[in-house]
Amino acid sequence: MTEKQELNPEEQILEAAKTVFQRKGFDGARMSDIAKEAGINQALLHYYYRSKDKLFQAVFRIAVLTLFPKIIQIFNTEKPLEQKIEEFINKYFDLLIQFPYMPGFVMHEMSTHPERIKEFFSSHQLLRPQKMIQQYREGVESGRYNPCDPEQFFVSVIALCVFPFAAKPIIQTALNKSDEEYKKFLHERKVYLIDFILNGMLKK
Amino acid sequence: MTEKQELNPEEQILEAAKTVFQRKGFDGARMSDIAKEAGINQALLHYYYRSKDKLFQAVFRIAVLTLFPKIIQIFNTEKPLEQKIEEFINKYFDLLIQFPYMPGFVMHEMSTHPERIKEFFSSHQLLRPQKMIQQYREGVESGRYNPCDPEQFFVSVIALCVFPFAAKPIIQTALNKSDEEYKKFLHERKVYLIDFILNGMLKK
DNA sequence: GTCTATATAGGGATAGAC
DNA sequence: GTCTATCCCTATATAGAC
Repeated sequence: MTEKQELNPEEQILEAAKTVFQRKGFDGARMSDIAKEAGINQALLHYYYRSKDKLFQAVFRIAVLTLFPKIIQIFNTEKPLEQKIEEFINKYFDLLIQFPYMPGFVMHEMSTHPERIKEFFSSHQLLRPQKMIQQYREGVESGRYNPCDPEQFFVSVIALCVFPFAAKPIIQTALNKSDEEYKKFLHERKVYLIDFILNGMLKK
Repeated sequence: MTEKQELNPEEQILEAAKTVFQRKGFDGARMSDIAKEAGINQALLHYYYRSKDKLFQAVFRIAVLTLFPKIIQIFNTEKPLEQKIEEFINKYFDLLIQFPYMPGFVMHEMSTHPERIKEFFSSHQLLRPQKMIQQYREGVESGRYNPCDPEQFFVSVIALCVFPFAAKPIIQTALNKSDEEYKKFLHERKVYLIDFILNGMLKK
């Protein structure tokens, strides 16, 4: 019931829907939960967004379009790759801390309802880290980086950032950490990752 | 409708339930889907496993208890850590190729229904890679490994293996690969990862 | 044990008053 | 535009015949 009375109902519903969908997934979310979260009644949801599916589309669209361009943007600048990686990890982590449910949410919806979602990714050129892949190739050719498939490297960087958010409950249980300790763990991970990744890519 | 007529109904139901739950998640799964997948009628599901929840518990229990001990087992042997990591990645990847839906499944259920599941992890000592963490510490003290938090390192190793399975649809779309190409990508990742991880941990 | 038929509840969606 | 009341379908679960 995070009521933000400055917002108009349409935005208020969208905010509530974002919260509920991201926590429970499409199948687990109830329209009644969203209405309650928004502090209005269920009929209004349908008044503004005809159906659950349409409402979900709106939420997912905004989530993806605000998140992914920011990610790729960092990778597609002209700076040297080492510097970009450091910058990327710092900024991406800050973004993930703001939207901790996003990774799990996107992964799950993409797996369970690919038909409903695939268009976003294929149409919007959201995940084409071409500049970065080219840069890596140049680094390999000049002998500074370990020779490897740049796509593998790209997947690794994303994996190392995203996984602690998507798998938070498991890791937290496994490592027996409180919420506070886990937060610290995430914060420390920024520095750790920069070191680990650069070590893995630079030639000895 | 993967009918395996050698199995008795109870096992057949469990197999079908495993398939459907892992693909759709608890909330997305329908008891009727499971019945159809098992090639029997819906009433029998309830005859053998009173409720959807109980059936899910049975599936999740088996999935977790067959998977996690195997993982940790590899890490808790007495071999040198470098060798173990190589062995771990090879074996873990083979396991993941067998059960590609497991990572996403476990992550999502853990996030959306923690109360139903948390006990498995806390009670069964499934994820305590203590031997491995201790070994890493020794390597740091002897000056062979880059000094870092072994827990961070552990999370990284799991992340690098698991992520390409959990996020398959996204990565596949992003890198524009066919199923066949993605399979190849995963296969090549084994060799790549061993190199990348050892590079990241060993001192220059 | 296995089936068909059915009870019961829950959730998405609509009607219609205000 | 916002509400209450309600429709209707779907999904879990049970009853009861065989």
